[in-house]
Amino acid sequence: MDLMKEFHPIIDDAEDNSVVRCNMTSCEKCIGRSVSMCSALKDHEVKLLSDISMNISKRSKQVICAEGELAEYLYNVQSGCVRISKMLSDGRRQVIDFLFPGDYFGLVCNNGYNYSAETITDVNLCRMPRNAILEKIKEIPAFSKKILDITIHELLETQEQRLLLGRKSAKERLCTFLLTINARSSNGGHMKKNHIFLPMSRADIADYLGLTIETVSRQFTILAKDNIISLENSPLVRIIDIEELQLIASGG
Amino acid sequence: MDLMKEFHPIIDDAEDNSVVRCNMTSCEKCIGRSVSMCSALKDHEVKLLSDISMNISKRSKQVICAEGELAEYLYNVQSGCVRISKMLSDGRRQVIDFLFPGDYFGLVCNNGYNYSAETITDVNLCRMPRNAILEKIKEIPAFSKKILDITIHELLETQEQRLLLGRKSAKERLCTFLLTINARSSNGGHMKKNHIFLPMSRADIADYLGLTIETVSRQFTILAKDNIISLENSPLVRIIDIEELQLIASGG
DNA sequence: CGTGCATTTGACCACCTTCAATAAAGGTGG
DNA sequence: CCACCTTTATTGAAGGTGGTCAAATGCACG
Repeated sequence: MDLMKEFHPIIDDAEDNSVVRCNMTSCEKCIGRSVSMCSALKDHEVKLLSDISMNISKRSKQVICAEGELAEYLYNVQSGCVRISKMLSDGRRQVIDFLFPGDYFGLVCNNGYNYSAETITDVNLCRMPRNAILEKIKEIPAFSKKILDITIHELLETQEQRLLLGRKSAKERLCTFLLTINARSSNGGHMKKNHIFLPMSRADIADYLGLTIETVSRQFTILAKDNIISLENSPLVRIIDIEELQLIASGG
Repeated sequence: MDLMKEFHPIIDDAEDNSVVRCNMTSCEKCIGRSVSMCSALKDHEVKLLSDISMNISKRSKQVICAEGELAEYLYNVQSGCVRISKMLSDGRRQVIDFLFPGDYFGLVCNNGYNYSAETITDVNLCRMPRNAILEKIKEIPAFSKKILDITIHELLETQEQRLLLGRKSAKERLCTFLLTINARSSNGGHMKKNHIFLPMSRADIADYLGLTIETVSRQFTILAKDNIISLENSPLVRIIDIEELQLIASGG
């Protein structure tokens, strides 16, 4: 797990979890993000929001919030990787998404959270009270529009995923997954080109793609044997033939 | 197809499609709906909206809007059943949803419509210009909140569907489908209890559930043989044992 | 009554799952 | 630092679910 630390060296070793009040400095870093909802706010409004927001640090494999729990907070991932999942009553799990820096969660829920969120790596989060956000929606139309845009974007992605689960083969699913992660997790820019950092387990990927661990593993092996990817340095995957990957992903 | 007419006797036989300006009377009927976005509007605002909205009637099996097409309008289904679907590049189709009275479509899209909408039965629609709606979002916060609620609801349903496609067996999928339609399509109240009206084809259901026509048909037969449902009068399905149906749907 | 389309049913096969064994990686304590 | 144990990943063999292909049946409509 050396690579884990290498790519997520954010958290002070002194303590497992920390909660500190946000300051404008941390928010200003955050504002830079293109899809950030804060971009719809004036400086003094950001100040108001930052005053009631917290910077949260969590170690890997910890629960951030649980399905059904009263939804008090909205979160923004600042560093690391978070897993969002739902459970069927019989214990089967569906991983809804893997979140990377810039992604939100906790916005879309009916009273309680409708999914659980757990850290996969060490993670830094911005935690905002949902009440305050919902107030802002009523007050600031531009902010409201931004929230709607984020939700719409999430909806479009979920629809794509539905198509994947409904119609694609195991191989197509894995290729699509690799391309998606490649596009989304640039990991703050310090990833070598064509290298994908996969901090999640095979079980996580399987539950995301609607497959079993074994099938995922086999498909990885096949892709490596066909010289489309390389699995040499473990949590990293190197894409050798991205055109082929795209071809398979789109059903060719 | 007599039953089709019986349950959707709305359209004047004189013409295939009609387009007439909305009036307050038709809007007032519409306002009654609990999730209607118009409920967030004042009377005079509804008047403004109704002035630029149209009541559209379409016969069955007609295209309302096509994937990719410039998204000019937002629609509300007033009667009948509409199918929303997407295409994969290789021709595979994913049915996103079946819409019933009170449901919206055309709201969530990035520039062009991101799905096609076709009529399954004869249909009455309320057609509103998207521009005007997006203006209202900026002007009226309560309206904006309503639109967000509708989008969030759509997202939650899509996530449920993902779980279904990713983790459920053919039998579980069909049972879930029957229960969902049973809950949603009360068909204006003139359906006998425990009777589901299924105007869509087996192909539609298959593409909705991520299965083949044959598998859907087989599962229908099995459920009928097990005395869980009855298929005696064709587009209608009678639920005999709803507890069993729920048990199977939830993975028992 | 015949035509065309949707649905049902059957036979066979492929893909993915399940079950099981092995290998590799990580964590802990001496 | 290494031995031991636990967890995760890989690989193999067998089995089942659902897909594919094909034929038959049913149903609406001319």
